[in-house]
Amino acid sequence: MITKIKGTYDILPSETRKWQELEEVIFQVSRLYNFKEIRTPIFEASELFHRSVGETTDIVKKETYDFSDRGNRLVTLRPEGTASVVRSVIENKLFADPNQPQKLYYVGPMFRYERPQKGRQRQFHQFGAEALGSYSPAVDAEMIAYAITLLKALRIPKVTVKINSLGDQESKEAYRAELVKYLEPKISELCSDCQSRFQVNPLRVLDCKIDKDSPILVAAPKPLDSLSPLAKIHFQGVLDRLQAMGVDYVIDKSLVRGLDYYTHTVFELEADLPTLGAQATIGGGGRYNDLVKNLDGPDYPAVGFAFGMERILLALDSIDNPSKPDYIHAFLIVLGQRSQAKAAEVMMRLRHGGLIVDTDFFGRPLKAQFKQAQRQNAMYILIMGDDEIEKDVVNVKNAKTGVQETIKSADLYQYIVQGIQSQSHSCNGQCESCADEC
RNA sequence: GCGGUUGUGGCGAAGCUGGUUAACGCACCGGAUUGUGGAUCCGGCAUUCGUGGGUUCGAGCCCCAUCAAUCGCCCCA
Repeated sequence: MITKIKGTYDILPSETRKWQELEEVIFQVSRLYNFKEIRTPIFEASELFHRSVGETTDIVKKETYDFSDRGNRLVTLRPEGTASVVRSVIENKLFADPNQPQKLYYVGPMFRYERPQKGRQRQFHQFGAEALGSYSPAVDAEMIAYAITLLKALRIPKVTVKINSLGDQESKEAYRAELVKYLEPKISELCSDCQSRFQVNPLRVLDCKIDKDSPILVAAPKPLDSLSPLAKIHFQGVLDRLQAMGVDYVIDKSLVRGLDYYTHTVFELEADLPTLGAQATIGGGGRYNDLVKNLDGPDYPAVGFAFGMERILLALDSIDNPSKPDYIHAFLIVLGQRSQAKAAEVMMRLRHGGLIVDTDFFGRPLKAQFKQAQRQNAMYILIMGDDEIEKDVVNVKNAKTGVQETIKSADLYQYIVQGIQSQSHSCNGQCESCADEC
């Protein structure tokens, strides 16, 4: 048996419904904030990710799916969405579009070669958004509000917005040097993970889980304390707007993100829910003012975020979200060979009229067909056998009430449509057609 | 890359210190009820215990290897 590749999984028909519902909410909230969808390729030149995400990051160093195609091009399955969006913005000159800032979002699979665990697969899905073209702190706040609106729309509880600022490129570099200087003599007292972090990305030492409360880290200089005056003003501007928008947040002085391109505002969205396992962070993002320039574009600032869709879905498992029961309008029970053709004709007519109709394809006994109808949650059960064919009628049974009537073929469609409409007021919002109307 | 746990039918699972017909439940299929479902009863449904090798008179149970799943670390969404 050929099985799926490690870290991938099938989204089966029993689960696609909740994916579609999630995507639906994403589309709606994005519309509210007037973000437009962008769809970029799933693989790009390897260099794009090396230069954007950062050579030293784990994502690029050991988690990309790299290969060379038959034309010997070095390509990489995208590990995140921002790089592709930026590439596209530069290549298609969206920075020159009169519509600014460019407000874009994307939904799709990403690939990282990691050890799979709860809330982490090798092929996973992200919803992300980027607002490009403005330096204004209002855009930072807009992005966070957008993210929060989405989580509210999904009714995900216990969400915390953690926010911090790394400052502009100069503040960032100055701070880094300061931190290294501070940590250098003390690093041997920290855990082994910290010691290797110190070598690779010293900022990450700050949010070590083990030494979190160690006096060394508590007393360590924080990025926030070495912001330039302008960076300070920017950060305060973001906070003021968040407050005005009614978005609660927590300043986390140790919040540092793993991608190299962030400047100024960085934020994470955490949900404290048991179903998420060890992955409390369901989304994160920040400002990246220099990335477009670094990828050979113009001086063009941007802010973005990304959510792990699997993680959102896991979070959703913590609340009982009554998913609407699946149903069909009618199930057609066919008895006897002679009825087949006529049944097919009837079924097509109903479908052309917009009814959801299914039938038996195995010539099963009557009882089994009834069971099948019930399993499909059919509102009406239509019975067609030789008797009915002869009289040009169909026996129509209301699955709920059990009432059965003999209806002339010509009147069948009308009969069912009327029945569905009258039913929709007594179902307590149970059926989907009713829920849709409300 | 590192560590823990697990691997028996479509699913959930029993399986005693290894002893020879691999329980049980759900689902599914057929029948009782030649054309009227959801209840009941009867019957069917694993030549085999992830895979390979070893120990043994004998292995689902022990040993080794391997693969897979899963959870955690690192990192990230």
